[in-house]
Amino acid sequence: MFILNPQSGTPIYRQLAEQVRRMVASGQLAAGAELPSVRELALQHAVNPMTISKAYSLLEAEGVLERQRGKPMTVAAQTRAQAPRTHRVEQLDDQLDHLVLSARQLELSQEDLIKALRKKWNEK
Amino acid sequence: MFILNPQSGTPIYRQLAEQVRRMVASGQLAAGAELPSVRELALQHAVNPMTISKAYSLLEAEGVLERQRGKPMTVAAQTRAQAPRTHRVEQLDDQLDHLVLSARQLELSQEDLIKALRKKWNEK
DNA sequence: CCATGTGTATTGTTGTACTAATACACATAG
DNA sequence: CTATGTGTATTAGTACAACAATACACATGG
Repeated sequence: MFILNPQSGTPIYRQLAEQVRRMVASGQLAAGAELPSVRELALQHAVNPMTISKAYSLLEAEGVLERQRGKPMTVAAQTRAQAPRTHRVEQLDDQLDHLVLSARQLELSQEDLIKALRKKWNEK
Repeated sequence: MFILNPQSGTPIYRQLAEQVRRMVASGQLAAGAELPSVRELALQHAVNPMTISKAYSLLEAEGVLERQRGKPMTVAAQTRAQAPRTHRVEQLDDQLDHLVLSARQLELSQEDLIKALRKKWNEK
């Protein structure tokens, strides 16, 4: 359900939080939906349960998830079915900033970059 | 000369190494060119000198830079003027992977993504 | 020679990410 | 009630990133 890479340098709990945030914004996780249990995810990804819990706590503080003692975490009730395109695109802002800076430092043209992006998109 | 962001989550020494690597690949730093001194960069970016030194050591291990005791670090002698486009594009591979995954999880179309990228490119 | 400029090694401290093992509070199906 | 399922708190330990302060080895211009 999620893709976690311990080697990527970015903390696991933040990778998970990011992905949940996006799936909620896209409506793939609708209001009231239950998330996989801490222990289940921890097993699947060979990770410590507390690491998953940390991600959930972060999202609860952000208002994305809701917690009820003894029950699974759920997507917050007042969540829209799907956030508007502009709001979703905003979540890519940092990545796009970094990508454009990198491409410029490599002296690639806008079209070089877009061509590479199209290729990557169609690969999978 | 370089852009370092201590808040970004990625280690400072790796941010610096990344950027030097790119500027060498693009030819902005040619073979034999001298890099700013450890202490100078450390002052400019309010960072510990050893953090800069760590980045330089990493690049020396990769063969990008050469070290001579008592003299500034220099770009390795056998460096091409500018690496071929394909080689430069490869350095964006991880970023593109992550970006495509993110956009998909947000249920954005390829064209939504490219439009956002074009906009970001032209902003600066 | 010496002052000043390189990069580097060393030791110690702080903060964060992650693991490990355990125990707790609560919900729910049997 | 009990077993099993939630998420969570606690304590301890490891690893890494970064800082701070100091000292060293070498190059070079005066």
